[in-house]
Amino acid sequence: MAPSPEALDLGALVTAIEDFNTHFIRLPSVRRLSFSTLSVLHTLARRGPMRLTDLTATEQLKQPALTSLVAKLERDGLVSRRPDPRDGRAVLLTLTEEGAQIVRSRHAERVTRVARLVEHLDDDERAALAGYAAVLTRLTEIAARLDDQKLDD
Amino acid sequence: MAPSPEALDLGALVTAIEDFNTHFIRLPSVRRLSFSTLSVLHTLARRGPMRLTDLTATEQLKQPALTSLVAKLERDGLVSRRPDPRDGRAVLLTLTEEGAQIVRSRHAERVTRVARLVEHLDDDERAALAGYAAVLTRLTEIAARLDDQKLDD
DNA sequence: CACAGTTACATCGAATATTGATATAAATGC
DNA sequence: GCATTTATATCAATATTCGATGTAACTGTG
Repeated sequence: MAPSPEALDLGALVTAIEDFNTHFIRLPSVRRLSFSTLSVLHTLARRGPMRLTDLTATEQLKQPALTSLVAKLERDGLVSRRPDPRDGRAVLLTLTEEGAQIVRSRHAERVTRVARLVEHLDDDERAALAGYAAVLTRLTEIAARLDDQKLDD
Repeated sequence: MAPSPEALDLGALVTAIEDFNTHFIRLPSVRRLSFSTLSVLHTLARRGPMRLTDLTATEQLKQPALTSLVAKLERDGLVSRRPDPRDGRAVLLTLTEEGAQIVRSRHAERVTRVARLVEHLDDDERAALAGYAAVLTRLTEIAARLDDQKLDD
């Protein structure tokens, strides 16, 4: 059964994203930080202060692994922990300036990389690219909304 | 839609890709396979049979880690090893059908996910997305070309 | 307020992954 | 041939992750 006539080939799109990510993700891992560690820093940078348990939902780690990972991040001065004023059991995790700086520098590194690639595009391709950030952002919003709905089980 | 130079905000684009990937990458890890393991399977699926040393260039693992990872993959029946007929020291790694199946099923899972998101887009947004795959593929080609040039150091 | 149940996080021990240093075996160059 | 380089393997040390379990704080019911 052929899908609708508008030529949106999802298989090709997903393949393109997968292959692009191979080049997009693999930065020279600056400070010997693991993938899990960087993911935690990224999440805290995007969502602001969070509790440990909230992180277990977004990161693919169990709570004991997160406890020790966060302990290490605190020792290294990338994250600070303080008691949640609303709940004596909980801990609020916040990026330190140094932790935020790592996330920013990785972002900057990616911008530099992508800039080097975009130089080689022609004007049409570059113009096309200009519109995609908005659509991707929309997709991310939709994904977040669907994820939230799932939590209501 | 005037093609002005300011139209392409790389910072916003990179942020959008970073955030989208948060939802795109994190699949329910099917078979208790690590990120490194999945990356090796993906690389072998894309590039065909490779030597261990060639993999150390694309994966972010040292050679001893790859040796043991590949040994495990062979035990699990996802990769087969045979001597390189052109070089008695080397080993050629090939995906087995079962290994290829894992890569395909993860791809299919992503397609399903993205399809659920795309349902919520309007026609304009969907049309914009349709061109995205081609430009991303171009960027990936350019990145691969630049990487190859760097190897000539 | 007492108390049972739940939630948030910490701790411990076992299993697994990763790394650096180094060994072995095959290929290459002179 | 012999020295050098290359491809992979092995080993010991460290790091990561998990399951099980402990402790303290919160919640709801009566």
